[in-house]
Amino acid sequence: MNHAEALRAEIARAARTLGAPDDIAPVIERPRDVTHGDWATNVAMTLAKSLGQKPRDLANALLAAMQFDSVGVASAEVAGPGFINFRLDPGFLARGLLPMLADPESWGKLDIGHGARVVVEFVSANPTGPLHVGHGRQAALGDAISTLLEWSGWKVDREFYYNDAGVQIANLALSTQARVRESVGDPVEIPEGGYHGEYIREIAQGYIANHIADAGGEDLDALREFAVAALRHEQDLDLQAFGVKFDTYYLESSLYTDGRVDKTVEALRASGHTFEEDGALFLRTTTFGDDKDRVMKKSAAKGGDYTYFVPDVAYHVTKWERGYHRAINVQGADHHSTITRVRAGLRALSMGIPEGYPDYVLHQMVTVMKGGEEMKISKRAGSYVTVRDLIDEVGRDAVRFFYLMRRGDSQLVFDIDLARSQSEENPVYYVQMAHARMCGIFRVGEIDASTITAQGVDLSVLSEPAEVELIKQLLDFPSVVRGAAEQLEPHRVAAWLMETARTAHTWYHKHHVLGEPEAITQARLVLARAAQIGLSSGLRLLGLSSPERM
RNA sequence: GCGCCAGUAGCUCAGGUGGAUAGAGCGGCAGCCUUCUAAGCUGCGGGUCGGGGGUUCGAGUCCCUCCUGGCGCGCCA
Repeated sequence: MNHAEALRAEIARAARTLGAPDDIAPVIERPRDVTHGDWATNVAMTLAKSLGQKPRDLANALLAAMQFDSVGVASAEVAGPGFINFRLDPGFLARGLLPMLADPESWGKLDIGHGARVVVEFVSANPTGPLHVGHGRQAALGDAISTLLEWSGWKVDREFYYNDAGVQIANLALSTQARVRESVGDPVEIPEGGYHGEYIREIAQGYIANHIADAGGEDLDALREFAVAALRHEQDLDLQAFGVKFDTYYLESSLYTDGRVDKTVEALRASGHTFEEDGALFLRTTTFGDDKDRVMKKSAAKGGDYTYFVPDVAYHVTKWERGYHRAINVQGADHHSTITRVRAGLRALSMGIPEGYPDYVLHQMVTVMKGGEEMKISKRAGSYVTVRDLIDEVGRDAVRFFYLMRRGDSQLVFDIDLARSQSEENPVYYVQMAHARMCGIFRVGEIDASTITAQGVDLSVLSEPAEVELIKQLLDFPSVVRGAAEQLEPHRVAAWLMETARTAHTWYHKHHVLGEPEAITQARLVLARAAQIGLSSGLRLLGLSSPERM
């Protein structure tokens, strides 16, 4: 139990002696204004009505009923309409740092998942082109969400779903074929809905070099296979450059070859939730909250194919059957209409899959500005900025941080020129610099930071305001991780990092560690070590490096 | 027309699941390197939290409504 939980428990105990219900869960929070103390509670105001007392009177009674010593409270007072402000003993507060020094690796980790399995699906780009900046946002977001879940006790698998079947792949093969033929002098005929990017030309060259017998590009199967393999390889390189690793790759095509799509359609038919109209097969998704029923299988006149959401349903059945009773999909907001459809399909199957399965984390669109103009992202037209372009421009850490420092549901404008010109002013350097400075203390002092313990050190000398602020900030980390994991919002960790870096820089500037009286130096080395651990923990959680010098 | 997401300082955005006088970065201005990294620190200026109602001790946060922007609403994926 940390000091905040201990304080909350003591407030609850005192409140019960005054007649509060047994299940009372007092809220404590860090006041914005430091003159309001280290912690504040509004419990007297929330209880006032039910106990029939004035908030301030109740607050005073609570104070009288509380035992301060056991929870490290040095002083407390009633303020405003009925807040109770608590001031903690500095030494007591600082001792909260002990666990992180004893075990830096596990600091900030919790067990709310109890080892249950969860699959996080993200990126899932069609193998029809390199990864663009929108995929980059997903890669950063999905990877960070996965790590957050790991830190909070879940057994996480990162999964990439390859849409390697269907119309777009056929167009890819035809586009490649056109470029192959172009190279032997035939006129170029990029098909309707085909891909015009320069990379198709490169793939065509590769195909020609590897398929001497098919110089005319007649073998469409071979073309498709070659192009998909080449683009998957490209995407792998992009992800590698970004430092994202997947545990599983699931191929849409396998859903067809192993009969799962047909099986799913049969099951849906048997469920009674389908009907035929105009020669097409429909799923009655309106039964499950959709605003219109959706076609599952096109009419013969339109080709008789399944629409995209049928394999999607089959795919999510495999997630459930593979033992993932929690699934999270990270997708662009332009896919939000699929949510209702996929969930409707899963519920129509009556397999016991719950209503909210799978979870979706939608992120808003990324727009790219270059030279003051918006660049339209279009794989088909071949104009876009790739993830690798960004990494080459500003570096992996900066790109990741840039993606993660804002909430997923705000639109992101990626200004290429700005990212380049600000590469030295990017907030990520600010955070990493704070870490490097802590490392610098140990380097100059010729001290192995990992040997620092609080054994025999009087931490009560860490009483300067800048020190108390830094300690409190560091102690916040576990609850930030918890909130970020529960809400699937990695940007909270980024915000915590920037705030922690700020307090660390201020402390570093105001107070010297080395060369002070022995007792001061010893205590401050403990704090420097704690800040080093804290910053590198947050950076690690977001997939960023923690340089020891810059 | 319907659904989802947004609208907070000049710009880009934070504001745990209602709390006290709404914050940061960038940009602007003025200072700080003989001591652990100046990729830093300190100070100043900057606000109708899109508009209007409501809920309550208290609203940037919750409810209603309107305005603006983005994304969806295919027998496309």
